[in-house]
Amino acid sequence: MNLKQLSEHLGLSQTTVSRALNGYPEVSESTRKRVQLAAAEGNYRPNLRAMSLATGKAMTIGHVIPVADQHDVVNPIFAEFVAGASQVYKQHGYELTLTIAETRNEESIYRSIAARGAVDGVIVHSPKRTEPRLALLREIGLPFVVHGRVSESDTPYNWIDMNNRRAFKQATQLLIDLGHTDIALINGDESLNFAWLRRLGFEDAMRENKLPIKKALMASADLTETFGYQTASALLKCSDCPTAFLASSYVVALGIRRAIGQAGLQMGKDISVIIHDDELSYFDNDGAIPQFTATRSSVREAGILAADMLLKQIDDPTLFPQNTLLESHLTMGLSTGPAKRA
Amino acid sequence: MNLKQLSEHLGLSQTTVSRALNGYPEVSESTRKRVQLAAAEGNYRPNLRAMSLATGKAMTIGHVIPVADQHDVVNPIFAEFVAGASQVYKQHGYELTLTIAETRNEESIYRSIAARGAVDGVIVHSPKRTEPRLALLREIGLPFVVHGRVSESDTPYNWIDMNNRRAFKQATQLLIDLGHTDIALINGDESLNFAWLRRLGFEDAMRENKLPIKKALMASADLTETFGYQTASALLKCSDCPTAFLASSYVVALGIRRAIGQAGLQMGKDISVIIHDDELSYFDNDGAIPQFTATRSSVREAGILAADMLLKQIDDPTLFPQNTLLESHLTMGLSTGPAKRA
DNA sequence: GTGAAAGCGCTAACAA
DNA sequence: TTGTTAGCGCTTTCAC
Repeated sequence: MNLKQLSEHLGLSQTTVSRALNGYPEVSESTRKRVQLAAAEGNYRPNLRAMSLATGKAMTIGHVIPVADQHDVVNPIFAEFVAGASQVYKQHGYELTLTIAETRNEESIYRSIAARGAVDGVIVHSPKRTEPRLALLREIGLPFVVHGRVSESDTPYNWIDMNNRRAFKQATQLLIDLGHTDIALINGDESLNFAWLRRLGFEDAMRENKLPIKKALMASADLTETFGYQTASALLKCSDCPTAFLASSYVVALGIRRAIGQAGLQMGKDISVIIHDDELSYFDNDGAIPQFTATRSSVREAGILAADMLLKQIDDPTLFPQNTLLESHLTMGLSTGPAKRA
Repeated sequence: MNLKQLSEHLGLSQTTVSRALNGYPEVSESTRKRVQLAAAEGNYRPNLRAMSLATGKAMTIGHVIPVADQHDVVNPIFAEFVAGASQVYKQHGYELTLTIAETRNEESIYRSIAARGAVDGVIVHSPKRTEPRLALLREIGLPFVVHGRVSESDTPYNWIDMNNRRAFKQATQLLIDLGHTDIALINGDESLNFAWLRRLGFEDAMRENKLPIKKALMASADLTETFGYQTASALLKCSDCPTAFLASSYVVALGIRRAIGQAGLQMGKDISVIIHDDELSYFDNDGAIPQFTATRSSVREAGILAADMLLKQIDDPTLFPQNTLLESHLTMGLSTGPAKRA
C-alpha cells in the first residue's frame, strides 16, 4: 500500500493524505482522523527511499566501526553502544546503518557514505589521539559526534566520553593506598585516545604520590588475553616485579590471572589486580575487594546520549559544539590485597 | 555532483552516463572510459535513495537483533556475525541496517521494515524452538536467512547454523570418557533453539552411554555470570553433586569458576569443566586440557556465509531452500580432570 | 481545507 | 551507440 493507493481509496489527493499523516495543521480534524484510520487499517508505511529523496534527508544515521585488521575481533563495546543509540533513532523515525571500516580505506568510506546520500550524520568510534577524520568530516560537511575525545585537536567538535583519566587515577590511588608502589599498567593501544587518557590518569596518581613512573611497568597493545598473559608473565619474572596490576579490560585481566596462577601466586593475596571495564562487566565481586560501583552498561547510556546529541545537531546546527563527560562508574576491583613481591 | 551535472559536464545524456557507469554493453568503450574518468574526477557516487526508488531494490539488508528486555546486554556474538556479513554486503554494494527489536513488538518491526521498503532481505537472529517469524516473513514476502535453525518448522527456509548438537555430544562424551557420570549442563534459555539442540546433544551422549539423565543437573536460563554462579553454588551443595560441568558459554563459566573456588575446590583437579563458546574465546588453554580446536571466530564466518546466501536468494529466488551446517569448532575444554566428588 | 503539478536523482522502456 | 521520456513514491510550492 502506497500513498497513491491510499489516497485513491479515500477519494482524497495525495497531498492531503500526506499532510494529514505528517501532522500539518491545515487539515481538518475529521479528515485527519479518517486518513489515520485508513492508513492504520491498510498497514500503510511511507516509503523511506521516496521520502528521503523528496526531502533530501536520509533519515538514517551511520555508525562506522573501525576494525584494525580483517581478523581482529569486534570490540563488544560497540554492540552495547549501538543498542543504546538505536533506541533513540527508532523513537525519531531514523534508521541505523552500520559500516565496518578497515582503518586503511577509512577516508574513502566516509566520502562514499556522504556522497551516496545515505546518512544525515555519523557517529565516529574509536578516536585516536589525533584524528584526521574530524577534518575530513568537516570538509564533507557531514554532522558527527565522536564517541570518545581527541586529545590533539585545535577545532571544536561534538563528543561524548567516559572519564577515563579520572577512573584510572582513582584506581591507581586505590592501589597506592593499599601500599603498592610498583604498579603495572596493562593498557590498550595508546595511539587510541581512551588508552592514552588512562595512562595520563595513572601517571597523575603516581606523580601526586611522588612515586616513580617506570616505563618497564607499562605496556600498551590490543587488549587481548594473550597480551595480558605474555606481559604479566614477563613482568612476574623480572627482578623488579610489580606488586599490583591495573588492567585496562577484563579480557586482558584474564590473561594476567593466568600468568599469576602459573607463577604459583595467588591473586588478591600475593598480587593485587584492579580491572577497569566500561562495558557490562561479567565479573562479580569476589567478596574481599573494594569496588567502585557496578552498574549495567554505562556504554549503552553513552550510545543513547550520543544519538540524542547527533539528532539535535542535525536538527539545529547552531547547537555546536555539544559534549558530555560521563563518569566511568564501572571501574571495579576484581581483586586487591596487601603489597607483596613474588 | 549528481548524474545530471555529470552528464551535462560531459555533453552526454543521463542515460548514456548511467549505462556507461553500470557496465551496460551497448556503450562504446571510448565514451565509457571518458565517463568513468570524469566520474572519478568529480567524485561522483550515485545517490542510493534515488537508485533504489528507480529500481525498486533497496540495496540494503536488515539485521534484526532481538533483545529480551531493555536492560539485557547484547550478545557479543552479533557483533562478530555482523562484521562478517558486512564484508560481503560491501563487496556487492549493499548497505546494512541494524534494528534492535524488543521481542514484544517484533511483528510490527518486521512489517514496518518491509512496508517502508527499507530492505531487500533480512537476517533473522536468535531463533526460538518454534518461530512465528518464519510464517510472518513468508507472508510479507521478504527474503530471509535464519542464523540458527528452528526445530519445529514444517516448511523449508534458508538457514545457517553451527552444529551445536554434535558439539555438545562430543563434549559430553569427552567427560564421560574421563570417567564422569554426574555431569551438570548449564545451558542457555532452552526456548531458544541453539540451547535446545545443545541439550539434545548432551542427552544423546548420556543415552548412548546408558547414563541416567538427571533433571536436577540441568539448568537453563540467560547465560550470565550470576546464573552460572548461583546454579553451580547450589549444585555443589547438593547431596548428589556433579563431578563435572558443561558450560554453554564462557560468561556462565566465569560464574561456575567462582562457585568452585568458593567451595574450596580446584577446577581441573576436583571438578572438571568444559566450556563451549562459538564466539572468539578469550580463554587460552591452560595446558593440561583437551581442546578440540580454537580458531578465531567461526561466528564471523557464519556471518559471511549467511550474507552470501541471502544475496544469492535475492538474486535468484529459485535457489530455495539453502542451508549450511558449520562444525562448531570452538568447543574447547578450559579444564577437565579426574572425576571426584566434592 | 484541499488539490494539481513539479521535482528529488536515478533507471529503463522505447525510439532514433 | 545514443537520446527521449516516463516513472519510482513521496513532499512541497502554488493555486483554488
